[in-house]
Amino acid sequence: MGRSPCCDKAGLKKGPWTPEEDQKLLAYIEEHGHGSWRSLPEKAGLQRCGKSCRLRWTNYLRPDIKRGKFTVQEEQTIIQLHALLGNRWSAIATHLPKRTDNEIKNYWNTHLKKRLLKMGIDPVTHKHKNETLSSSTGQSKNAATLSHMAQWESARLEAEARLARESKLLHYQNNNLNKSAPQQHCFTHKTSTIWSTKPNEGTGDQQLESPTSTVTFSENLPLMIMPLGIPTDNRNRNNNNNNESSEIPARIEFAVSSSTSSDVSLVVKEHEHDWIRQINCPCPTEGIGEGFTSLLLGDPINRSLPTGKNEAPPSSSVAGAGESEFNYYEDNKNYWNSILNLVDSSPSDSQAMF
DNA sequence: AATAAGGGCAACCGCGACTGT
DNA sequence: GACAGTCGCGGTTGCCCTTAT
Repeated sequence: MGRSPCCDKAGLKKGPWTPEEDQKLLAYIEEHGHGSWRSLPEKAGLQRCGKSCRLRWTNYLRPDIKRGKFTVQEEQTIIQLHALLGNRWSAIATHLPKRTDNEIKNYWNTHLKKRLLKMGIDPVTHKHKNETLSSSTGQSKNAATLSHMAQWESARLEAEARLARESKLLHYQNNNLNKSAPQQHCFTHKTSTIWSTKPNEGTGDQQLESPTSTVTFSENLPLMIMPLGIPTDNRNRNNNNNNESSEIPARIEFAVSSSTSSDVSLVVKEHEHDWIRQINCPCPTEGIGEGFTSLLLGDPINRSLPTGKNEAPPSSSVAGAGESEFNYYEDNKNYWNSILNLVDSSPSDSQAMF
């Protein structure tokens, strides 16, 4: 498609931003919101392209950015999410509050990737080099399941990220439009993924049911929420005159409607409005016995989960499952534990590494 | 002290996705 | 359905600073 490059206009400045330019951009966005990035530079009196302005804002000037050293927890989260999602930095960034995708990407490339390589772990597959060579059926099955899990989680993260972005943006703009009102920045974002089991009719075996993923945005502050059916672009374009928006408490839910053995529909629903959005995605329907998100986010409980078959099953969610299912579940868990353990116990000891 | 090499990070570039006409 | 406009993402580049020689 004939898309003209946005930065090829003569006279537009490139390269590092000066404090004066930062000030102009900051002042303009605080006053008006960013609106259309394309037209922002002209309105703000900047000799930059819109893209450059957007980048500067999202990666540097935004008020909710945390700078400085990454914590051990953040590093572990990045490693685990990268193992799941690959180089999907924006998705990873949604789980690291106040960190930008660019910052995470840079940190990965300059620190974490090298660290994993030093430890003999392939930063792409997150497997020990020895392990990569072996290809037992169990492992390939494991990999296939993880791939499905990743796909599903990936779709969920995307939807989640979108909601978070939209709500944050609206919240920010709302605050700017209501400067006299008390500034509130408490944005609670609760998410969970539940993989439940149900008895299999006839056999009495436990069968894993499609998961339910719930995202709840509950805020006590007045927040403008528009139906997701309205395109993002329009909301951005019209964000300067959204006076008509009513103030409603936001409650957004994801639910997963089940489905066939291989697909689920991720349904995004908001009760106060008459809209619905559905995402179809492949879903693992077997072999997962616990909250996936909490697993990958390094919940301390998971860090101490038993790692051998001889130990008691940790969760009631797998109680009653056949041994193969249990082993399978354990395999998945062990995979993540092994990542954590490898990171935690590097040859020269983790203290030096982290 | 001078300089080369390496590391870290901000910014740029190109592409795909999404939406409106 | 084709096209155009815009945005966001991921890969890459290039500059600046630090470290090693």
